[in-house]
Amino acid sequence: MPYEPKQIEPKWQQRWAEEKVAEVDVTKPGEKFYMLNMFPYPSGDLHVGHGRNYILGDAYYRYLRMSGRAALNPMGWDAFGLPAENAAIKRGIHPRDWTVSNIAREKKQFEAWGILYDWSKELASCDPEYYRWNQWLFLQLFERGLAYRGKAPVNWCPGCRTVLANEQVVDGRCERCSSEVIQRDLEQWFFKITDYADRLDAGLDALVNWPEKVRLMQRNWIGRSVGADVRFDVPKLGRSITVFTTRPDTIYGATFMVLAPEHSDVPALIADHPQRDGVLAFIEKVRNQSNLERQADTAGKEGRFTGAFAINPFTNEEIPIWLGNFVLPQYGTGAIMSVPAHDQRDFEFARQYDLPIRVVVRPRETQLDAAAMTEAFTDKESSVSVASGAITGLGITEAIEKISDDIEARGIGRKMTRYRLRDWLISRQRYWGTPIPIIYCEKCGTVPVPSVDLPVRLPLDVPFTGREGNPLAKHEGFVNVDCPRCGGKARRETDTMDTFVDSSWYYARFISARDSTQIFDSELVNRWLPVDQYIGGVEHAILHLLYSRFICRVLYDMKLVGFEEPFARLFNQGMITKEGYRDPAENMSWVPLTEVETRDGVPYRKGTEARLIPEVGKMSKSRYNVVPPDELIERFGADTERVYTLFIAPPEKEAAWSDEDVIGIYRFLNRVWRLGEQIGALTEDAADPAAAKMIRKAHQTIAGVSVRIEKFEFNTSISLMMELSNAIGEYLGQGGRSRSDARSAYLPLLKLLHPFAPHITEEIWEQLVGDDLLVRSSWPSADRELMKEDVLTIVVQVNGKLRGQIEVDPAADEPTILSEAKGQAKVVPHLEGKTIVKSIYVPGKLVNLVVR
RNA sequence: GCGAAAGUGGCGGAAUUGGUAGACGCGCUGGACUUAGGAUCCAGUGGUUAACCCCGUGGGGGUUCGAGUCCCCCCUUUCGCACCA
Repeated sequence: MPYEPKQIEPKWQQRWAEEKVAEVDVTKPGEKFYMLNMFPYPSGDLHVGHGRNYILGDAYYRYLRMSGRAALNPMGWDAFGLPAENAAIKRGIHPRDWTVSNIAREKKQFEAWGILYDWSKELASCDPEYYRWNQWLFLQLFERGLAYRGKAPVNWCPGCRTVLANEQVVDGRCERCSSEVIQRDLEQWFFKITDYADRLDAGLDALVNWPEKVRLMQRNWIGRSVGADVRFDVPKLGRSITVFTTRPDTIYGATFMVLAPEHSDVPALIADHPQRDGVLAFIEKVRNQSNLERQADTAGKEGRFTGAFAINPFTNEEIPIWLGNFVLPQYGTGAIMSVPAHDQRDFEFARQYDLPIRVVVRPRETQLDAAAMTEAFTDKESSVSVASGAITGLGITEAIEKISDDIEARGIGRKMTRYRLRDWLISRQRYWGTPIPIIYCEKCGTVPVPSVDLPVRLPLDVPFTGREGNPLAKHEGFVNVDCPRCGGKARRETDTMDTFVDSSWYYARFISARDSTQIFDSELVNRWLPVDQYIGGVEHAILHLLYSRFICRVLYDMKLVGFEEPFARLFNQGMITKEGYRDPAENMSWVPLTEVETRDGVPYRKGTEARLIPEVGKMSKSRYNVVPPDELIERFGADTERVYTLFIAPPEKEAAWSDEDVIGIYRFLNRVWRLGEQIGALTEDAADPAAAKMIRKAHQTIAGVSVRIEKFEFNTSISLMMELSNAIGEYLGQGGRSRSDARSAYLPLLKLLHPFAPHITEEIWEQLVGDDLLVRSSWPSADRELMKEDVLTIVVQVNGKLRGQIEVDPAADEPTILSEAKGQAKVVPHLEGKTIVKSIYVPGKLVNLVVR
């Protein structure tokens, strides 16, 4: 019988679903393993690039199960968001209907891939039973002072009279109507994540099972810097201006001060400036710059002298106060002391406006060198303060310590730690999201919705035009309410929450997804969490993971959970790219191999004259390079897609999809299938010495795959299994007939292969063993004795040149030479243990043996 | 500019602690079986060569009996941050 994936795959998918093999009773005590793929946004069709994430998660899940671990693998839907609303505007479908049908399609796709989830715990963030707890969580943060209202700029389209998300702004214009987008300040809701900046930063140290890259990105995002706030007296104002610096030890070199043009003291400073209008024009220019251009051209530093002076508290000199476009209003105090000798930006600014430069740090050893003077000496080991009063001669670390103490002792400032991280703006002027449970009363002000009134339901009967703001705001029944406190007239908050709020705690909800009495069951959550293995793309390296870590700490402070880190171990899979062809005239998605012709090395689509220009990139409809899984599954089966996806490259790396390479995996699975048929037909049962090599390979493969799968080294695991199938094929091809020997190599292969190709292995297993592989069998273990080589072949090299080979019996305590190399070689064990390296003496000199 | 990762055949990619570089797969070449094959099987496939030798892991130095792997300098690519004081 030929291998026909179309016959066997639905059969097994159905059986797994009927028997609910992935369902886990979380109340059952004992060992646990919680693995989780980041839940998807249901945008519609999934392509093979999306598949990588779920396939590798499923492979790992099946491996865990077979090795006897109680693994929980739930799935849900990050179902609120902008695309649903866009679909409503463009195609007249209600966001809910669009979302629900996408969920159904994607669920079907998961099934077709053979992916096992515990669907009894399925959740969707757009479900009122889910978002009521989202609202409850908001109220908890509000009560704790962690949710507050403040002004923040939004992208405003004057044409559509609505707020735009950043991705809807293209080159400063509205994506839809091309009006120029302006910044407008709105009252919005924030979560005070900055209160947790220090803990979020410190917690990164413990996340040793996260990719180093992600930890670093988070660290940079939080941007912790330790330094000091220092007050500089400004005689003209009759008070002081505070600056933040990480290098208070360089204060003797602070020869001027620079303020952000937005700084609140600026109007007073320039009140009597002779060219006041010019300065105001400059301020206006920088303010407008801050939107787009400030990012585009970081080249030019520009500034204006305010005409005012500050007193350097350590030199007692008057230093000029400038305005500068490079000083950011949001960071620190919006004011800096400039030390041009030791800061690149200050240096450039000083050069441009001819301001004094004074060296106050220099290398301990070197003579003062004019060229080196302008360098920032930051090497804590070798640099020393000079011309700096009491700290002269101290190394940087000691100097910072001493001067900071002096600053505090003199009462002119204090040690300070600041962060780049800003508070989390959670307000969205959008319909398709969790309504913020707040009511504004004319008498009582801002009133939280009592938790008994939750959920605040999102009304479904709203029109979608894409204009005139948030549709929710025009829904009278939603907006007009009675104040829960005084019963008087009030109106509802119409902003909805950022969907990152939904995803910041969903991992805990899975444990008691049907509980309508509480956000989650703390006792069970404390048993199952943190998530033991979290899997998802790097695009969530910062926001989703940082917000989840933040909310987890809030839940910890509320004593709802007993841990501060939600994800113990994190894996980021790489993206799948493919050659695509930019050809807007053609409306094609994936061009199957059979329909492509090559003329002069340029691919053409059959039957057209259009020239197709290859370009490798992310799969997208606009690039016409999307590989839909159904065509692939139709032709080769889901197992082929699964194995290919895992074989293509190390899973953390970006990988280029190749239609041609898929065939190799299909051949491999066909070969495995045929081997099963051949082995099923064998009748001799006696052990066969000729099988030794195959048996050895089998045990080496078991050992190898077991180690690699734990490290997510799926591509090399598959290579090993291919080698084993080749060895079995070789044994049979050379006349091997021992049924028991062949089975003892082949059955472990099926087990090892099951996480990767579950359908075919189940089918063969059923035919050969008459049992269910996933449910009834266990992960194989290797026999060390059977892995040993009979004879080691030793290659003799002298000075890197091949000099011959000898064979050695490794079973002997002292390796015995079985056949001699060229010349008289003598084996001398050189390195102990399992090492394969030995040295030998060739007459006259010591050489090395390399053992294979 | 700063930070991080990576450069290995025609291609995707392998190489415990430094130990025969190129596993495995694609593609390609030759052969077998076939009406035929893009099915299957066998053999080959880094460069050079009839073969041996020799040369080969981005470039240049170094350490070592021995370097893809360790050290120094340079080049390139990708990703992240982008004036964070």
